[in-house]
Amino acid sequence: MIKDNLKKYVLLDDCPVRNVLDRVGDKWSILVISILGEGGTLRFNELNAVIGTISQKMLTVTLKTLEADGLVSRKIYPQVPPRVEYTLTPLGESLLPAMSLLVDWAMQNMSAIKASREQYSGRKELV
Amino acid sequence: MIKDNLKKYVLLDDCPVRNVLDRVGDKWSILVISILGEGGTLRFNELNAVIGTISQKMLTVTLKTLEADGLVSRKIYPQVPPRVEYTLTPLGESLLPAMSLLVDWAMQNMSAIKASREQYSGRKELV
DNA sequence: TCAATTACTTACTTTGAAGTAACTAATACT
DNA sequence: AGTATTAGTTACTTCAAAGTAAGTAATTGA
Repeated sequence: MIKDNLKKYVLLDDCPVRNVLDRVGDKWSILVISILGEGGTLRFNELNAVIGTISQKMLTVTLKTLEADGLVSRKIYPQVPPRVEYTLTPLGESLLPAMSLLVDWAMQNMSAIKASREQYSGRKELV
Repeated sequence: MIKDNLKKYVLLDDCPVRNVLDRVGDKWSILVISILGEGGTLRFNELNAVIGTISQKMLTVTLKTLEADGLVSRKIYPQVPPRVEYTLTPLGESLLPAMSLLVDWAMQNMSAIKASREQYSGRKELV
C-alpha cells in the first residue's frame, strides 16, 4: 500500500532525472564546472594545474562528457603546440546556482555531519 | 601561473566538501531523501516498495549511511515482526531546498542535454 | 640535431559501488 | 507442525569508474 503522492518516485529510478544527476555526481564534474564558473575561460593545462590531483586522462574524459552534454564549449586554436580553451555554455552557467547551493550546504554542515559520523561509529566500539 | 581567485579550488579535492558531496552523489541517497522529504515517516518495506528497483541490501546500506551522517533518524518499535520507521532529521530537511533545485534543473534541462548528446555522438559517425 | 611544449590517446590495472540470492530471528496465526 | 511476516545480514559476483604510465603529433627555438 503506497501513498499516492509517493508513486511518482517509482519513476525516478532509471529516468532522465537520474540520467542527468549521474553525470553531475561523478568525481570531477562539479569541480570543473565550479572552476569554469569562476574562472571564465581556461586552457586544458590550466584546469589541470588548478585541480592539481586530476590525471590528464580523467580531465579529458570529464571535459568530453561535459562538452557532449552541452555544458562546456571547446575552442581550438590552430597552433603548434595546440591551444584549447574551455568555457561554460549558457546551459552550463544555468547549473551554477543549484550547484553552489549544494556546495554551500556542504560547507555549512560538514562539521555537523562529521560529528554525527564519529558518534555513530563510536556506538559500535562500545558494544 | 594560476589566477589567485582559483587557487582555493586546489583545496576542494579531497576536502570536506568533496567528502559530503560524494555521499549525496551515490546511487540511492537523493531518491531516499526526496521520498522521505515528501512522505514524512516511512517503514523499511514502504521505502522498498516505493522505490521498486532497489535491493534490500542497498536500501539498508543507504539508510545506514544517511543515519550515520545524521540526515535520517531511525525509530525501532519493539514488536514481532519488527517495525522500523525512518524520518528526515532537521539536518536532512535542511538539504531539501538545495536538492530540489538540482532535481528541478535536471527536469527542466534534460531534453536539451539529450539533444546535445545525440548531436555530439552523431559527429563521429559522419567522419 | 634535439629537447621542449600542449593537448591529448592508448593499454593496462585497481577499486569500490552495486547487484544477486540465500539465510536469519522471533512471534502470531492455521 | 508449518507458514507468514518484517527488517534485516551474509557471502559472493559483476561492472564501470577511476588511476597509472607511457606514447603521440607537429612545430619552435637552442
